[in-house]
Amino acid sequence: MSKPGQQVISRLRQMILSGELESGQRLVEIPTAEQLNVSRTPVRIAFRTLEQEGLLTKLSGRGYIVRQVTQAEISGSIEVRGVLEGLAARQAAENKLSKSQTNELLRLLKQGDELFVKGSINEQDLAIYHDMNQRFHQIIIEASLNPAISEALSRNEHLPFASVSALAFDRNNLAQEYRRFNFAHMQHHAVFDAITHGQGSRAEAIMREHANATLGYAKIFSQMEDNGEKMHILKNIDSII
Amino acid sequence: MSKPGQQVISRLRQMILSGELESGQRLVEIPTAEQLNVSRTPVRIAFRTLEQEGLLTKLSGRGYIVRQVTQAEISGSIEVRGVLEGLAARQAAENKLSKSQTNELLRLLKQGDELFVKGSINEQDLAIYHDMNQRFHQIIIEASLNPAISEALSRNEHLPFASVSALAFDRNNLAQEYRRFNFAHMQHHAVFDAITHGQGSRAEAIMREHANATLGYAKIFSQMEDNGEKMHILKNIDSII
DNA sequence: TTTTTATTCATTGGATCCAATATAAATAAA
DNA sequence: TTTATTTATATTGGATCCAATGAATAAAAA
Repeated sequence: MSKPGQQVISRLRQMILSGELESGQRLVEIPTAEQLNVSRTPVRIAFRTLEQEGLLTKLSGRGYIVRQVTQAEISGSIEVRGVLEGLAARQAAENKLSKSQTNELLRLLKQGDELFVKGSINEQDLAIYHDMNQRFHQIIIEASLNPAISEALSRNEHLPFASVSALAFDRNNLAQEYRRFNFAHMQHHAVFDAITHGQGSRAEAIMREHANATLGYAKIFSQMEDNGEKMHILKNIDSII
Repeated sequence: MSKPGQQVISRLRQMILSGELESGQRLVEIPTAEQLNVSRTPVRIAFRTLEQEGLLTKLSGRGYIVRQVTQAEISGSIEVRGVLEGLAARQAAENKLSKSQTNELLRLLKQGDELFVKGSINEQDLAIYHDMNQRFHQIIIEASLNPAISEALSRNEHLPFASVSALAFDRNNLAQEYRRFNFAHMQHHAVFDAITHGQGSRAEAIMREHANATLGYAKIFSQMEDNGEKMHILKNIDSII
């Protein structure tokens, strides 16, 4: 069993990421502690940790609120992810992949092929592809052998993925979603090809392009961008890309 | 007066960055609290904060140690900084600089010109240039209007700068140091030029090149690279670039 | 009515005690 | 002698009390 202190942190984190706690909702130590049946101490530490992770915002003297982000912040965060994952792809190409990394990436690509070969996509496929996508990116970051990349990403690890998903995934237009995600999958193929051929610059360019493709989706709800409305960090983490 | 809790954090941070605490030195809550004349509570919070900043490493059950980094980690960190500052330069060019930002950058460049016009450099000049350099980069990051960049950098903000300095600055070869820093200054001019002409890609490329120039310096002490010796995060923050 | 100044109240920050845990040491068994 | 097991010790984690702070409110002055 893991430590209770860590449990408070991950429990609160999950409550934020799942949308159980609304964006902008106020969090105060004592009520939160009572709700979680712990004392203030672990809650205090959790609040500070989550603030550093960028999930909470401190209101001096009046507790914390679940972080609100603007459309501009989401876009900025996506661009940051783009350059960092681009660097990861470059360095993965320079280092060469390990045997097991190559095999797992090949397996993921093949799985994706099978998913897209039918010419349509449903929500269940999407859930599967979501996990595969996460793993694909994770392997490349690991293959960079550069821990500073994941350290830099850790600050707003969830932000780009999830918020985009909440914005961009249109359950009423699965045909269009199919084309989007199929294209993303083709980019995965291209990234893998570049990496295995040791083409660092090409791998970087494709990966960056791939990440930035999300930018367009993030701007779909243009009224949000126009009026600067703030929104939840990331409900419904079912994003792709 | 700022809060005492923050004081403990910044005091410890400064002790680490200044080298007062050796790399690998063990830190335990109670002795540290006694030394700083506070209770364990603020020290506990400070340790966790500094761990997340990447300055301390946790030894489960036996306190913390001042983080040790390898040559490879420093190089990786420099590359991360490179892509992030490159992105900042690109976005600064796309957004255009504010009047005051333009003026301050121009002033910094002119100051630098005066420093380098004499054809030689001493340690005092270097201290001055260090501050100017920090400010130059800071303005460009601000001008990107992308808070995710500084968030991503915050994790290992100090790492590349300082560790490079400890490695690379050769007080016995000031002529060579002059050429290096003069070249870096010329790159500042080029970055500024690209930004003010709205040339985002060019600004990004130069900035990345500029940051990566540090890589070579970081490898000067090649024996460290060979045997993977671990070293202090960053004594003597007097780095340039 | 507006502005300033007290006052109250909500909330966090610090200190200290006790409990839980993990490492190190010592002992016993193989 | 080596390995396993127990014991002791060092160290962190959690709970709770009290102090300090800052925001909201009420009162007083302009």
